[in-house]
Amino acid sequence: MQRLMQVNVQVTEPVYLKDPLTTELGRRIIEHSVRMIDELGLETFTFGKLASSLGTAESSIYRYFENKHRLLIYLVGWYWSWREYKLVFDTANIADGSMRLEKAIRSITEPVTEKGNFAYLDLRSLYRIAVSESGKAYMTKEVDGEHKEGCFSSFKRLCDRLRDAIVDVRADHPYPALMASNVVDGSMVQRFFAEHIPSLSEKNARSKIPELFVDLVFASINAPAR
Amino acid sequence: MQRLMQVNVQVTEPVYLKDPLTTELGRRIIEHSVRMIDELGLETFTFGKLASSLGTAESSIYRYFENKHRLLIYLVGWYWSWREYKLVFDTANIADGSMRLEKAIRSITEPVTEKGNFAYLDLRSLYRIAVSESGKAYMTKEVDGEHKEGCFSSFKRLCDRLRDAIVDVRADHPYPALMASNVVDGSMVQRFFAEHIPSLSEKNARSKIPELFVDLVFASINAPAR
DNA sequence: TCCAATATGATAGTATTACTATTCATTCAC
DNA sequence: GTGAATGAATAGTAATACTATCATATTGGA
Repeated sequence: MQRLMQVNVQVTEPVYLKDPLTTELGRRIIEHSVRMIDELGLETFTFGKLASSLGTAESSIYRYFENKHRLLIYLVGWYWSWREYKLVFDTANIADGSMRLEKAIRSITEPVTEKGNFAYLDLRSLYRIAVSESGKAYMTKEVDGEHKEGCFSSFKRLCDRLRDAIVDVRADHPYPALMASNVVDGSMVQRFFAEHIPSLSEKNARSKIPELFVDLVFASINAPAR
Repeated sequence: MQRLMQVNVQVTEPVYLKDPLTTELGRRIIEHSVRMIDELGLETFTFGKLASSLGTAESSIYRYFENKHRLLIYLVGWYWSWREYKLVFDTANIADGSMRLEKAIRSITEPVTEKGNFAYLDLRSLYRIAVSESGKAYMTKEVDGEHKEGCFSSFKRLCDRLRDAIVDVRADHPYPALMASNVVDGSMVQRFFAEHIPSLSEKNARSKIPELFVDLVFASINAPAR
């Protein structure tokens, strides 16, 4: 599995200056930055603190990533790629479209509870970063240029797969793409709300999020034309 | 209307150090910061640039707002308060629950096209800020403390009103609060996607967003228990 | 084995940002 | 007219986000 992940989970776009997975320092940058962003939050995290935690110089880090924002894009891209990998894995060999769709929604909206078997990255930390910080990867003035560069392609691939699974169940669904991106993004937002502003969702929403999104998607599929 | 707005749209929580609406400079801070954040994006916008645009000193601005983040919370709070005001206005005197709910969803998810009649604030700029930057108001490590302070109360009030409108139509809806916050937040995210990463939603999604969210909510209302 | 990349470390330096503090002039309410 | 509040101007600090340079260690290939 470790090997398979390395192939699948790689961020293909050149969001980095030098591929961090090819060197020891690079991998340590990933490992430490994930832990530190999770602990400090993106705003408080700086390359200076990262360098000091690594026992190296700031300039060494700038050899790998142009800036903090690019590093965030890289990490978030990694996360979505991992989700996509997991989705493919979870839905393989399910012939029935409805069952496959339900499994897909659950796969995407489930919280991450396993540490994962990446040597240099704790998947649970990466998940928490994705919940709290992933929106900041694209909610900027540079979004159009970065989109053209392909910085968000792993997010898009995941949404596309879910959209296709919806269309497989109901070919004339009136808004499958919106539905898909709403499930992918909305499930993260709802996780955040459930954790920090719980009155915005149901009691015990944390454990019910996959269930509720499954219901929502199937409601939209089964709805008669208005 | 202007008077009514001033009463309704006020941010009641003390997110400011000194109420900017009480002085000329304060109002100019609001006016210029809205225009500048819209143009520059939150990251590039600084109190230094704002001061220079106002022809005043940075220190004067710090008398009103502790920092940029507090100013953002204030502006976003203003936006949601305005949406709430508009919602109440739009849905007044609609007796039928379903009609009221449909109108509520349309009111909340409609884009803002009018300049508004605030003397010192362009509503369309504020809307664009809300679409692109509102998530950053709460997606921070300080969210729990700020939530306790009441910084997000206007957002919550709006969600609560929509949730109540849903419950009015179907008292045993299984997840009205999640549905409501998903419509309020999701409609903004989908606006952003439609504008910047259009392949994530339908073609021409921009004009159809209210329609699609109406469909989605009513689908969830009419769905049989699973 | 030795040459040539490649990788890192160390140091230094710049521009900008996010604040804080202090002083002084103005104005406005009582 | 006096005192409190308001704002302008200036100065300064600490941190951040970079960029540049040079020395050195490692390594992989001819």
